[in-house]
Amino acid sequence: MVPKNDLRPRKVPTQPRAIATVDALVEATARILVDDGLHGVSTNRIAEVAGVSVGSLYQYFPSKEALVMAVVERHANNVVTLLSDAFAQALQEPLPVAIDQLVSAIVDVHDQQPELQHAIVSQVMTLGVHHTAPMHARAVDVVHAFLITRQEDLLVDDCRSAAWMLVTTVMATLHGRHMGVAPDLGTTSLKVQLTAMIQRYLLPPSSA
Amino acid sequence: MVPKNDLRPRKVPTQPRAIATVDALVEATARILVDDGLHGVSTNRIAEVAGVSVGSLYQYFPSKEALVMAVVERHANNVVTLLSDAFAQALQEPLPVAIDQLVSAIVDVHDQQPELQHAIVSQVMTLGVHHTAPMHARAVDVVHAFLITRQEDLLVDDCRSAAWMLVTTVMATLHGRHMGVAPDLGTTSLKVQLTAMIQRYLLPPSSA
Amino acid sequence: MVPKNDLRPRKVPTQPRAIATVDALVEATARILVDDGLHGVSTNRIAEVAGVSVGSLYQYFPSKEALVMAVVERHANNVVTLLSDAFAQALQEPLPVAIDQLVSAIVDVHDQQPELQHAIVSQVMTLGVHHTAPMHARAVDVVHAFLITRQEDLLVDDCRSAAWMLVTTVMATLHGRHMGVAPDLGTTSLKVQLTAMIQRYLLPPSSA
Amino acid sequence: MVPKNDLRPRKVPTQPRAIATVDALVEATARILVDDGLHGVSTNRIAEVAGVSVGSLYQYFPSKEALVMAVVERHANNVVTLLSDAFAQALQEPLPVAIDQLVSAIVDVHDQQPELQHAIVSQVMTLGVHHTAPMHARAVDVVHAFLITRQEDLLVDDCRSAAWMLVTTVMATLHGRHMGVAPDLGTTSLKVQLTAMIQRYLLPPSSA
DNA sequence: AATGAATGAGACTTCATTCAT
DNA sequence: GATGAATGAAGTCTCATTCAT
Repeated sequence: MVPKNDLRPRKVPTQPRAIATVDALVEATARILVDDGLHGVSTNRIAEVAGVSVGSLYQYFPSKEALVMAVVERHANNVVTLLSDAFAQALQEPLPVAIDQLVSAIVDVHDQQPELQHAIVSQVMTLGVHHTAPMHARAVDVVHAFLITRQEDLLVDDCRSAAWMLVTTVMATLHGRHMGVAPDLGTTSLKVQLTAMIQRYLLPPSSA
Repeated sequence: MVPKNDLRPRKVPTQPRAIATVDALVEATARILVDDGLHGVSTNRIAEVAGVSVGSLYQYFPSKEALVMAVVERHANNVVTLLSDAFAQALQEPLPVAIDQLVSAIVDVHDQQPELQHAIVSQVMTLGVHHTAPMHARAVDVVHAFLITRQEDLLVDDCRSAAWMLVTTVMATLHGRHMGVAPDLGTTSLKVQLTAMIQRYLLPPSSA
Repeated sequence: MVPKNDLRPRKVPTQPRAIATVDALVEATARILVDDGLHGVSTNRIAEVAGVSVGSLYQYFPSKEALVMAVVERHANNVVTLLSDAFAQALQEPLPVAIDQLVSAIVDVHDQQPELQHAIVSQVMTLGVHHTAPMHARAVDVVHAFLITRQEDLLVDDCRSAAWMLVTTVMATLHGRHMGVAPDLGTTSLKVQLTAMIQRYLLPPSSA
Repeated sequence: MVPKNDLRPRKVPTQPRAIATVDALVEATARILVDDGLHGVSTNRIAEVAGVSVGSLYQYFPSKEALVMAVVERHANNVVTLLSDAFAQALQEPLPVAIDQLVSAIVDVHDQQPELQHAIVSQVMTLGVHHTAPMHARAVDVVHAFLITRQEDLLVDDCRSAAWMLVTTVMATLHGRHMGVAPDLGTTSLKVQLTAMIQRYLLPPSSA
C-alpha cells in the first residue's frame, strides 16, 4: 500500500498554552472521527473545531494522518491503563474465574467510549494496517505470556496460535457490536457468550 | 455517518460491448483497490485502467462509491456461490463433521483472492458500515437457520446470539490473517483452531 | 540545489480547443513573468489570466515551473528560428563582415521582445540553472563549429574557450541593456561596441 | 516589477550580544542561500539556523528580503575592500600591465567564495534588479574614471560605453564559470582570455 | 531583548463530475 | 454511445509576520 511518511508529532509542547492547543487538536480529531468518520477529517476542519488556526496544527503534526494516529494512541493508552488492574488481579485467580473477570473487564473498558472505539476500528485501517498492527501484536504477546504460565491447565498445546485466536476473536466481537448488525448482543449477553466460548476453547470439560 | 446517496448502477448494459465496458470498470476498480487501497481509487484512474473514458464510467455508475460497491457485491456473490455446495452437503452430515467441512470450505474460499478480500475488509468500511452490514446480517441468518435445525444437539440455547458469535469470529479470524499480524496462522493451523473453538462452543463434550 | 522533478508537459493537446487552452496558458505565463516577475507567477493567477480553470492547467502541466519552462522553450525556439537565416548567410561572407552581420542579427533578435527576454534571464535562473544551461551549451557548440571552419584566419588558438567567451559576453551585454543600468547603450551603440570587441578579439589587427 | 518597501535593517545593534545575533542571522541567510537557493530561505529557517528566535530576527530586519540584501551588501563590501589595493597599484602601472593585474585580481577575488557569489547572482535578481543595479553602476563609475585618466592611450572614444562593456563582460564571464556550462574555463585560462579580450578592445595593436 | 506560539492568507494540487462535440 | 476537455470546490500545507509573555 502506501508507506506513510512519518506520523510522529513534530514537536512536543512544553508551554501550557501549547499543551492546550495540542490537546484541543487531538480532541477535535476524535470528535470528528466519531461524528463523520475519517471522511470528515480534514486539517481545516480539525483546526476549526479545535478553535485553532491551521498553522498551529501543522506546528505540531505533520499531517492529518498523524493526528488520527495520536487519537489512536491516546485511546490505546487509556485502554491499557484501565486493563492493567484487571490483569494483575486475574493472575491470582483460578483459571475459570480469571477468564470470567478478564472478559468482563475488557468488555467494560470497550464500553467506555464505544463510538470512538468503533470509529477507530472501522476507519483507521484505511490508513494502512501497519500502524495498528503493533498494538494487536502487543496484545497477543500479553495473552501469550499469560497462557504459558498456565499451560498445564489448558486444553491447547500451541499457546501462540491460541493467543492469536483469542485476541482476534475478542476484538472482533467487541467491535462487531457497534456495527449496527443484528441482533446486537447486549453487554451481559456478550460477556456470557464470550466467556463460554473462551472457557470451552481453553479448558478441559471437567474444569469449566 | 454519511447517508450515501444511491449506490446502485445507473443502467444495466445489454449490448455485449457495454457489458464489456462495465466489466472492465469493475475489474479496474478491484485492481486499484488491491494495489493502492481506497486512497488510490479515483474515477479518472478507474477509467484509465479500464481503458475507457470517464464519460462512459458515469453512464453506468452514479459515483465512485457505486463502483466500489459493485466490486464488493461481485465478490460477495462469488463467495456465496462457492459456499452453497458446501452448505448443501454439510446438512447431510453429523454435526462435528458438518462443522469441520464448513470451516474448511469457508477458509478455502477466502483464500481464493486474499488481497481483494483484505482490501475490501480494510478499506471499504470507511464508506460507512451501512453498506456491508446487510451481507453480515445475511450470513447470520443462514447460520441461524442451520443452528435451529440442530438445536437439540447443541450446547447453546440462544441460537441467534450463537450465530452472531460464529459469523463474527470466523470473519475476524479470516481477515486477521492478512493483516500481517504475528504469528500469521497458516491455512491448516487456522482450520484446526477454528474447528476446535467452534466445536467446543457448540457441542457438548461427549460428542466432539 | 533542487533537483526539480519533471518539467515536461503532461500531455500534448491535439484537439483544437485543447491547443488553444495550452497556448493561452503559456501566453499568460509569459505575460505575468514580464509584468510581475517570477514572484507574481502562481498557478491560480496563470489560469485566471489565461481565462481557464486551474484544473485545465494541471491537465497539461505538472507544475508552475513546467509552464515557465514552456515559456523559455518557446522563446528559445523563436530565437533559433530567427537566427538560422543570419547564420546561413554569414557563412558565405568574409570574417569581418560575418561578425558584423551576426552581431547585428543577434542584437536585433533580442530586441524583439526585450521584456520577455529580460524576464527570462533575470528570473528563471532561480529555478536552477540546470534547465537553461543546455541552451547555453548549444549556443557554444554552434559558435565553436563556426570558429573551427575559419581557424586559420583567427587570432585565437583555443576555439572552445573563445566560443564560450563570445557566447557569454554577447549574452551578458544583451541582457545587461535591460537592467536599467546606466548608461543603457542604445541599439546602434551596442552593435558598434560588440562588433569592435569581437573583431579585435578574434582577428589579427591587419584584417579588422 | 515590485517596488520593494524598505530593505534597510531596522536598527543597528550596539551591544555585543546583539551584534552577534545580527551576524548570525546574516551568516545563516548566506548559508541557506548557498545550500538551497532563494527558495530555501524563509524567516523561520534563518532564525533556526542562526540559533535565534524569529522574534529577534524581526527586531533587526523588517523582512526576509532585507536579510538577503544584507548578505549581498556584506559580500559587495568584501569585494570592494579586497579590490581597492589592486586598483591603487594598477594606477601606477603602464596600461597593459594594469589590465593584466586588475583582471587577475578580480578573478581571484571572485574565486574566494564562488558558491556565495553564484548564489547571489543567480538567485537575487528575482527580488528585482533595482537593488543590485546600484552596485553595477558604482563599478561602471570606477572603471569609467580609470579609463578617462588614460584616454589618450586608448583605442576607444566613448569611455562610458567602454566602461559599461567591460564591467558587464567581466561580471558575466566570472559568473558564467559557476553555471556548470561547458567547457568551464579554469582560473588561468579565464584570466588569459579575459586579458586578451580587454587588451585588444582597449589598446591599439602596437601597445598590446 | 528575546522568545516562540499563534495566525491566516494564499500557494499548490487533485478529483468527482458535467457537457459539448 | 462514447469521448475527453473543462470545471472549480475543497483539501493540503507553508511561511511571513505579530504579539503576549
